[in-house]
Amino acid sequence: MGRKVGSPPMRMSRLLVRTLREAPADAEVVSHQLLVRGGYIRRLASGVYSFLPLGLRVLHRIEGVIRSELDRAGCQELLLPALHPVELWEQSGRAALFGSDVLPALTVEGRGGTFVLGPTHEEVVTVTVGAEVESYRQLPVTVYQIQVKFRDEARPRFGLLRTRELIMADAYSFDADKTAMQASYRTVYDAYLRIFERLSLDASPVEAESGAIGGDVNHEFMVPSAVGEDHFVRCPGCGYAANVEAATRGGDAPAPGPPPDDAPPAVEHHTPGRPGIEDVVDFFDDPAVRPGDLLKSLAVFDEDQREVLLLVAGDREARLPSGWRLMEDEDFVDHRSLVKGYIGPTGQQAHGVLVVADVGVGRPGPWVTGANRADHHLSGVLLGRDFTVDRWGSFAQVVTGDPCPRCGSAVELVRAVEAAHTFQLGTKYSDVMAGGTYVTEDGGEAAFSMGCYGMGVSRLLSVVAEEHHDERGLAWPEDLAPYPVHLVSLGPGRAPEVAAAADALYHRLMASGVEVLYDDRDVSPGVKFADADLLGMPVRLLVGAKGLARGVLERRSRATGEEREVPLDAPVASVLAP
RNA sequence: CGGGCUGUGGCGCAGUUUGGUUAGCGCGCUGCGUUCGGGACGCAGAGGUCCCCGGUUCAAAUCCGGGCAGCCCGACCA
Repeated sequence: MGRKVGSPPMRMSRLLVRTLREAPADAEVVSHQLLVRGGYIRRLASGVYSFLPLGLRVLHRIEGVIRSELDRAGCQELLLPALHPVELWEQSGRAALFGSDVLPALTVEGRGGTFVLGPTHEEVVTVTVGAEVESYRQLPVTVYQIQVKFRDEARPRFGLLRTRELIMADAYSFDADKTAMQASYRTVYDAYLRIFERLSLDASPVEAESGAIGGDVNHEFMVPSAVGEDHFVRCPGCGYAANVEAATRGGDAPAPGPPPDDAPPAVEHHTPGRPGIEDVVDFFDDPAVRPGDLLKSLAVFDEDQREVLLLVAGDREARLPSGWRLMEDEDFVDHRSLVKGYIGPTGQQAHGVLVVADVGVGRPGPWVTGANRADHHLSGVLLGRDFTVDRWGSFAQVVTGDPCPRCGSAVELVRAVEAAHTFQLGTKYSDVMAGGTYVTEDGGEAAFSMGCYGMGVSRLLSVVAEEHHDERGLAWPEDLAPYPVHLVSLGPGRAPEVAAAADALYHRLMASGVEVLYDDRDVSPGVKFADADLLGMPVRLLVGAKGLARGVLERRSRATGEEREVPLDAPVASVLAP
């Protein structure tokens, strides 16, 4: 039975809910459609939703699970402001990212200056907790809050899955050093795993990129789902799991060997207006020239700002290691050997460009490449004769069947929703924010070693709905349902004895502390059945004239459809028992 | 930010191509009656700036121009 939350038991004749027979046209995914049809949520603007009483109760259930596990893990709940003075963000340097894709924050002008509608809370928590913690004796400490966050999402979608205003449970750990921080990280990580288990979600922790938050080690908690916007790589052999953005593939650096002596020389072709892989394949119009026979040549800077030409087979998406960036148009001006749209590896080393290739390029060829001359490509290009590779690595996005970097087994690609993300921050924020230091045991000063942890509560509501429904409607897990029991009276208006029996049962359930949604409305049976199925409480208790004549009620499980009769005067425990 | 589609009572839609009485239909809502163990039926009713602004015209939901909003695809994503 779920923890007690918010509102008292409820008669449906009074509940603020209206079920819809049809879903609004803007609802694309099932969870969104059902949550709107069931009167759980309503849209106010794009990516901005109201939670009606039923929706809020589910939200509170999820929060209850999160609170109990974080509390158990020794975390302390607090509540930070959603409105942040912009100066804090200038201190961390992240204000420069506002308006960009990595940190699309919203700001508001007030009397006190510019405020940021908090998209995340590293800055605020560092100065807030830092001001209270002055000594190593007070460490470690982990705090958390459940609060609204604001993000100016480029494209909100799928109901609560991607919104501009969202509810998040975010935690922050403060430790004396990296080792202690890693222990705190593990504690929250384990708590997260227990939370997902209690939410009946199959979440996998995966290695990920850290994005705008920063830090070295981080994990995303991915819930496999058809409506997911992310993909992660999973190895059935050893358990390796990583976001495709961070995943690498295994296999040794290739040794392609010498090119064949008798191969014809490379041939140059005039290919005007065909900069893309598909364009060039169309040009050759030859079954022997497939995308995989082309070299995708990307001009990039590596983490040390060196000029690098990155080679990937044409049928693969490139994956840039973090810290690397693609050359922009203005960068090409300084690198005349790289002709945008017609780049090839031949002779690049002579121009001071390092040639780095994905292991998938480890065969002689023949390859089709750019000719480093506008509107021209080369065919019959051979590795070892026409170009050489300085360094091999994993630079292509991993796909199903690629070898695992740990054990070599074939990995699989899984579509998933990112439900949480945890980061080992180190001193990224404590180094620069006021109050980010404490006094050490030997009287010196050191910066906190921090971790941060975020879980999307409102997103989880959608994820749970997505994973727990059928064609008739929602089917909440017992711990998350707004009410564990849905009591339905059939025809109370025409059968006063039915109404009286249902009322009596309602009061008995309440007296036993059971939170019950009571459909006392005088509407036709079909409407009541349909609404009960749509709303999805785990247990439906039915009082009707038929059963009443024999002194029984009917108990039906929403998830399994199992139904059995129970004497009306049976004890509450046996009425509810499966 | 690029491409596409769509804006008509609370919800789902028709009508727009070819301008012309009072803008329709289903669901929902109100009242009365009948019915009612899987979204009942009849009768009567309420509810609309046809997204907004401007233009063309005797006449605009409909044609033209400009905005705005929503959704989808892509890019991006904590």
